[in-house]
Amino acid sequence: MHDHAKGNRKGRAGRKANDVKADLIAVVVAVINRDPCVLTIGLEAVLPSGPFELAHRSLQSGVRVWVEQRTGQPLGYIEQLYTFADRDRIGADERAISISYLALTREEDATSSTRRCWGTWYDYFPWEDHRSGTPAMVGDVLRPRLFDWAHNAADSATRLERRRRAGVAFGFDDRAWNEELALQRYELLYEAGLVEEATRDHGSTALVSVPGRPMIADHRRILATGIARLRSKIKYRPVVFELMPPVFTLLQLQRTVEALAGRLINKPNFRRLVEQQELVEETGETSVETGGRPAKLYRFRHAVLDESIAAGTKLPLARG
Amino acid sequence: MHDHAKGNRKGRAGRKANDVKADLIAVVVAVINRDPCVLTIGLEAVLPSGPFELAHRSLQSGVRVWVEQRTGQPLGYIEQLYTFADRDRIGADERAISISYLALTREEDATSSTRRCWGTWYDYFPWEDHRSGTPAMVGDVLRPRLFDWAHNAADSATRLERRRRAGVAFGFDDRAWNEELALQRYELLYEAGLVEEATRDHGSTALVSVPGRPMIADHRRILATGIARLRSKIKYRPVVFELMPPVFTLLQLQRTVEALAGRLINKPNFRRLVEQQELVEETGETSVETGGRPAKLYRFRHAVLDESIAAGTKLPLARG
DNA sequence: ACCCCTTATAATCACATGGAATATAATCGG
DNA sequence: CCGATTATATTCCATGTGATTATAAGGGGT
Repeated sequence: MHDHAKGNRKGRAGRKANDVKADLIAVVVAVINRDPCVLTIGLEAVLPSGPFELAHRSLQSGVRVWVEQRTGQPLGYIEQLYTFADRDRIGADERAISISYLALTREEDATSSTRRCWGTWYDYFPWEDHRSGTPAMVGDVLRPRLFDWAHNAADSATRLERRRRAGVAFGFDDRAWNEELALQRYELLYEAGLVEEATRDHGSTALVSVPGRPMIADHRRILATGIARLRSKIKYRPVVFELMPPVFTLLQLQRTVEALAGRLINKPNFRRLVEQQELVEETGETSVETGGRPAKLYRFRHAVLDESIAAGTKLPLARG
Repeated sequence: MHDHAKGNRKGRAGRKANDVKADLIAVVVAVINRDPCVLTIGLEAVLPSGPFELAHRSLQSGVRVWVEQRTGQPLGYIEQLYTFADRDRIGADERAISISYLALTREEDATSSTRRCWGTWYDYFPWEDHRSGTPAMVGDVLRPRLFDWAHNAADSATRLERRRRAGVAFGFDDRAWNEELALQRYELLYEAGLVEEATRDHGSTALVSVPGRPMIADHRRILATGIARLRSKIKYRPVVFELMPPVFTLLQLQRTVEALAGRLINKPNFRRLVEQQELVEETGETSVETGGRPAKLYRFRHAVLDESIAAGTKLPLARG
């Protein structure tokens, strides 16, 4: 019965011509000192990755193996991001597929390791951090460069469309900033030739790139995919707690969410939402390390993992 | 520079041992006569699929090629669902990866074809259609069978947990029905050994299966993934219009959404939401084929595809 | 001891959202 | 001309959520 399943109808036995190499690649996230950090290896900006092998029980376990082996970082929560055929190898006789994953951990969980390197993801995407208001570079650099790009379009139709896309993505023209559009923003900058990867891939238009550290190959795009997914997911699933220590104050929890979202949250509303959803329970202890009045310590109610599959764990992200 | 990218460190050149076969598999959806239908080939319940080949420009174009070649159905909207390593081939020296896609079309777009076969997806998931109230089988069959399964757990902890998971997924114990949990429901039934695929895969517990047509291999699980994704997506992206004819009445639009969601929507609220989001515009014409007062005809405002990336196109799904 | 600064916790207001019910309009068939 | 049927418009009300203000509890300096 299984023999028909997904079989290649024209001669499947022994046919290897179309077989591909499958790479696993991970966006490993932790929040360190109020900064959202991503795990890279070596000195260059390289995400941990490795080939999917026969020995791996599953794709997920393959990701765990590679990341732990190369960085000493054990992974907790893992979720698949996206699968794509590598652009830069198209045309060759060998073909590769990359299967990307998002992983959430805490820095302290790591064993001693050599090549591990945590860096805030706002080094790669400086325009994404709006916790202290809209970064100056958005108005000073991105806006004029993107409007130039729109203006230089061939016909007026694409001029208008580029202008609108830029406005939606970056909140120009009195539009609201939407933190979930991290991927669209990066892809727009790539399309406009304003990031190093674009000029590197095509070689053609050698414009001066916009601020923001590039990564190897298409890793920055994969990272943007992970950021966008995480920013979307924290609004309806209690995944933040994967990034928290076992015990924490509500403000620490809020700062973590703010680090990921890149924007500030209204404090009373945040508390109300967390409490009324019964996401946490008091430990009974308090923490004096906060500076002012001692803060109650909380722990995550793991029971909600069963319940909230249905519920929808929303988080109130401020508008202005 | 590209040479380092995602390279297998231990000898990548010419190493083919870990190469895999990559299959593309599609969940092609259309709504026909108020029924949500999925495209299958042949007489058996088989989703269209084919191997990813060197000739394909991208994964997406590979999906288009295979579906069109095997069913004559041109695809409009396409979106990646999930990638997984086939369970049933693990252990063999050959390994396969399946990359699944969700596609939305209209039946009329098809050219004449032989093996094409549209069937309502509620044939495969009869417990998912709540448009005429909760199906009798949920209370009469699923509930007792699932509670039996929970009761037969080894320890009391898993007994409780199984019971709660069943309650959340199917809305037992005064919980609300959540149409988006289609995948969880199928996986729960699989785990409980209540669908044919479970007994087929393991051979062990030969329980009498629950109503609902099985599919080949894990195709029913892929279909459930597609249904869940679509039911979730129609709430915040205007993808319904991919399934509509160029011109339609608001009630036709509502019936389409209801078919997908498997539940009824409050009519005035639906109209209000669609109109205030400016998703559609009047054509000026009316349709008399509706029986009563002539209905205004509308067409989709394609401009919102640029705008609503940010907006969030919600749809009001009734609670009771 | 007192004041002030800081942070935590609580209570309240105002508005938008969205579910539900009701009222009115237009066509068809007897 | 009447009633059945469907479309369209209006209103009501509970809830959710953003925002503001008030109160509590600690530390540190004078």
